[in-house]
Amino acid sequence: MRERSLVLSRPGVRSFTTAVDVVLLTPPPRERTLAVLLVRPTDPRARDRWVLPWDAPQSGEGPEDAAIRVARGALGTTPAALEQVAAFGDARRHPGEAQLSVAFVGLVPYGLDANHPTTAEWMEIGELPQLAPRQREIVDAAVSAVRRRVDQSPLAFRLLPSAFTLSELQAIYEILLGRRLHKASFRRALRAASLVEPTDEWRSEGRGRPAQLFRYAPRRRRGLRRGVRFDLYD
Amino acid sequence: MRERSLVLSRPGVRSFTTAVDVVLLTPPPRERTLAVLLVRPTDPRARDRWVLPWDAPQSGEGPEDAAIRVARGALGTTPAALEQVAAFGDARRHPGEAQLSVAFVGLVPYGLDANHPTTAEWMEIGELPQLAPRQREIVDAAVSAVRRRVDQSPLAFRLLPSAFTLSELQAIYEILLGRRLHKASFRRALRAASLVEPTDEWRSEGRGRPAQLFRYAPRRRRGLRRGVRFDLYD
DNA sequence: TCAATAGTGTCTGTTAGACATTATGGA
DNA sequence: TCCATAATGTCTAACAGACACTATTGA
Repeated sequence: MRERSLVLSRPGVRSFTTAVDVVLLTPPPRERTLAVLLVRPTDPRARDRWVLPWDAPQSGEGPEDAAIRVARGALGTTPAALEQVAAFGDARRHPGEAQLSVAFVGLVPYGLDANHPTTAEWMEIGELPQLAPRQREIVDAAVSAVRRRVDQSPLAFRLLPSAFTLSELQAIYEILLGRRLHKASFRRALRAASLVEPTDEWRSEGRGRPAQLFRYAPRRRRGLRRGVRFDLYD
Repeated sequence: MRERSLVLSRPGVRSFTTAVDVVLLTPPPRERTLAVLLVRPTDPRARDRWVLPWDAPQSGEGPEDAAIRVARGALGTTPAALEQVAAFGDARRHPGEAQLSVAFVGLVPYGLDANHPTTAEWMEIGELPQLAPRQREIVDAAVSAVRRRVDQSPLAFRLLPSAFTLSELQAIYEILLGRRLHKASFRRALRAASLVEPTDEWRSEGRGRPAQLFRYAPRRRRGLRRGVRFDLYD
């Protein structure tokens, strides 16, 4: 009996044309929503078409290396956090169009300017210009990925300086999660999670009572039964 | 002032050698852990090296199409659920080794045999043979992805026939989550989520009181404030 | 004094997990 | 009768969200 042909162990000679797309997100000053960095292609025929920063990987480069390079190229600096979102594939073969895109999200601290102000711009999600359908899908998936992960990893702290007020921290969480939080519950959850510790410094915003500064200082928790959870608004 | 060179808008001409790896998971009969389908390469020089079912995408095929084809090739049938895990990249270029792998998880109902019993085998996670480091990483990521998603999507129901007992459902959840659940809390959470409805049939397992059969019947919930959550064991 | 923001204490309804109990079949 | 499994009721501690209140600054 002849062995049936297997799809399983054939040498992998086919290639996707591969690109890395990077969704850079920042909490813009004085706003309550996230902003995405979009760039205008330099090709004059497509200057009204905003796209995500992207590039094809160079040889000797893994996808994450390429994403860091793309982010640095667009920002002039490395984002505070960079994580893969997913791979987005396409069966159609269009000339010049990437077949496979590996998408990354990067979080950028408060108020960092884009490297190329003439071609790149922070645009608020919710007020995005028309994008190619797949780029739109990538942005949405990136925002969802951040919202899923912000409770489980210290993403929010990377967007703040080493000392911060709890109101600033809450504002970052609200922007990342896209919803208002209840102040007392937020602080209670922070205490239960032992994520921050107070410093002996205070900061006055000009009006209102000065706020104590805290620093990120996660402690091993014996009893943390659930992740930090908080709901609804103040 | 000359415009600085941009990494942002260069045509994407470079390619990764691309593969699709598929992690097929099943709740094996009479066991409390998941099992992964591994295959032995047909290449006689590597017959002691277990690998995940995989292939390179064909032209005109998206990554998901390729994953479905690989899964059907290994199982003889389509898995009950198939979702992307992530892309796994590698900067090194080894001859014959894929640079970029898009990994998928597939869930396979209870007790389905592999298509090629001489070369493929269900092996329990936790008792896996030695795998290449990246394959190991892919398996771990696939299991984690299932555990993250099982609360948010009806994955568990796809592994059961249309009518099932609540004990069977709980067993599937326990296997997918990798931990025991509290019976009363599990049923309370099910009621709150309005995911199932009773049929008028009962099934006797031979000993003990017969169990009522239920079917998956999700209802729009006005009040479902959180996902279905349950912790600890019975 | 008021406005504005920071920070805290207490109450209440909900719920997860523990525990106990009843129900129903086979041996 | 005993055992095994199904199914449900009740209790309690923990907790999320609501609410109210005090504290501290500048105008």
